Amino acid sequence: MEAITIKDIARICGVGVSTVSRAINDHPDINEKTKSLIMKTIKEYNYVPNNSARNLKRSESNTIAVLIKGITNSFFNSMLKVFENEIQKKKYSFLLHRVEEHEDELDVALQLEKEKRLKGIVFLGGYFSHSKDKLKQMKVPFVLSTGGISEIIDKKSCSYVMVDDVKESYRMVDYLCKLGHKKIAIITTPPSEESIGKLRLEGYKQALKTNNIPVDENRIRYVEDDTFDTFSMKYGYEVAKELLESDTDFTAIFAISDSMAVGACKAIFEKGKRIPEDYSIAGYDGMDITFYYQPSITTMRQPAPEMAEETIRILFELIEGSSEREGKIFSADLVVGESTQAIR
Amino acid sequence: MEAITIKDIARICGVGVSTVSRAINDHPDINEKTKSLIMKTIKEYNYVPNNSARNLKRSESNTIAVLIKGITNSFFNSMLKVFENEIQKKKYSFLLHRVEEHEDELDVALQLEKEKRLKGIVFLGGYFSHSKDKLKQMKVPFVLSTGGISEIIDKKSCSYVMVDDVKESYRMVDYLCKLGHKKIAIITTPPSEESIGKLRLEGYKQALKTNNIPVDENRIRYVEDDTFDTFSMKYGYEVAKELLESDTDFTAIFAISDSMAVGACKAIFEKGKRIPEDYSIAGYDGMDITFYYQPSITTMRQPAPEMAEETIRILFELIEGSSEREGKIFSADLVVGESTQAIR
DNA sequence: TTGTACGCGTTATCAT
DNA sequence: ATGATAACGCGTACAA
Repeated sequence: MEAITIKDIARICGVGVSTVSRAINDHPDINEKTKSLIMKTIKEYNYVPNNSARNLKRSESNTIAVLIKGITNSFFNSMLKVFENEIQKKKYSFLLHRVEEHEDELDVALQLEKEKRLKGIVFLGGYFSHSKDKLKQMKVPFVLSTGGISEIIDKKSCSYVMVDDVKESYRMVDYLCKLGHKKIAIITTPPSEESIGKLRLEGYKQALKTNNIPVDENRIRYVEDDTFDTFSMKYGYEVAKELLESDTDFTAIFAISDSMAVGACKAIFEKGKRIPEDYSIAGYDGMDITFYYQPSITTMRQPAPEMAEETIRILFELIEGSSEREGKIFSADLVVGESTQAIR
Repeated sequence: MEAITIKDIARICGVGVSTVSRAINDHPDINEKTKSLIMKTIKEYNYVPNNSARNLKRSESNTIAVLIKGITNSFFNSMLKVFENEIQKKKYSFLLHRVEEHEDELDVALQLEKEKRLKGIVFLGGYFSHSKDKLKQMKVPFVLSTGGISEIIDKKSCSYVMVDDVKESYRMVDYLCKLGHKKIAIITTPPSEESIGKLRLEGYKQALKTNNIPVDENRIRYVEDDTFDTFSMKYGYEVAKELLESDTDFTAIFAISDSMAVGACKAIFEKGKRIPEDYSIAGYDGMDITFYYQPSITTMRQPAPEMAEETIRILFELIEGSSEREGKIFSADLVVGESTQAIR
């Protein structure tokens, strides 16, 4: 039982292939009667056009792809929803493509561009560091959204929407300092990992410096290397536990992601300590859980929906011919929850 | 600047296209020297083969697709990780495809099957209810994984891995009853929605019946219709709030998802009530947050990794020629947390 | 070991 | 309004 093709349909209906093609693609130049006959046989025989052939022949599509690196988290989910809506609104179709951890997102993009004749690409998350040379190969407009851009890359070479991780991280730690905390621990991703963890750690260090607090390496705690989902609750929990069992003294923890913060909270509760009376906890990202956790967790809320909208706006500007590269840096909101309080 | 093709590479290298093709696809019959020359030029000119053309020409690939309906949640994420590993282990490649809420997953599968010459498909989640007729069109092996199968579908017509939502939901509610709870509220998805919410509600009703507790419609609370992510914390929170503000009496809440349970907890805390002293809360799914929440939440843990492994095992059995349809129903674990206690 | 030529399923151009 | 036919970029049987 071979797969049925456009030719079969044409033969069955006693028409030419081009007529069938016209029927499928809603071309104007076709008799209503023949069209409905064709559509009927298509249904009857369960004919499904082969997309590969279509893409091969078509010179362009109206597809926007969103490439997302690694595991989708709830933060990305809220952006995806916006992408989907906005793209649909513009009568484009939306293709979500996940790129595996070990793959090169740019290679994937290049391939997808050819395969699907994309109109535009959004790179969501990931720590985007690629050579300018390779970046030049990208012929379709693209926007980097969320997630730090490596300093290796000249920001001038592409469009982006992001928050300044160093600055916002600084703000959070500075806030903790202003509450009187002097012994602030940080839970972050492994130093080996090229990720926003680095940037957020940098902000932490700068904030301590501004507040004349020496950096104590013992208070910088890294998630173990080579683990899977370094931003997860699990590792926040484990690292915080270690921290509590060590003889390192601290009054506050800044976890570089909300998930880690949740894990840290649990570790503290298990020790019979209270939040924020015994320890203040701060997270980062602005995920829903910070509101629903008990106590609610102080966090830096990244304005995900606004960033997503801006991403699409810029992308379409690019698509519609603007040659202007455009970058926008959003500010995060410091959302004060019940998990932090002034010292004493 | 036109896209570069295999012909260009052939011309540049002064060889035939087939030689280039052989180089790309690691064919044995090729001189090492010509091969390395070709690979060098490919790099140099940044040639990227067009996948559409390849798929069109190829009669088969070694790709397994995982179709996931709607938004990825952390429950699916843990399964995806397993899928990815197992599929890689078998030297197949892994394609994750998200199908939009409004799309028909089967249509998408049919299309993808043709486009990518798939070897197998996993349908992850979603409430799978399709006519047998349509199911017959699927020529590649497929397995339904997680998520209830509609009773409309004869379970005999396809392979699946799932938990018995009615039964497990029953167990949870029965557990609450045995703790002495007689006024148990449930938070579930809208009745209009074809989802596992229905099955879990059914289990709830059966458990009450067994325990000689009449069903009080006031204690059945539905998430508002036409909302986006009905399983989310947000709606658990809102519905629980409504419930608390109504004059409906209850001592326990069974939320049909852990996320909803978390939201419900927050609503209770905001009213100044305690968990489990004032209200017992139970969730369903076994998501990480139930462990990290304070208090930890009683839940029915679905054995995600094991289910994922079994899914792949069955799929490959099918691929390797077994014509035996195979279904496996996993039992969930009742994980007792701090959020439930005996009445009085 | 290498090159030529055909066909995969579709759309677009050009006749009719 | 409709049909024949030439591409699209690639893999491969076959010939060399």
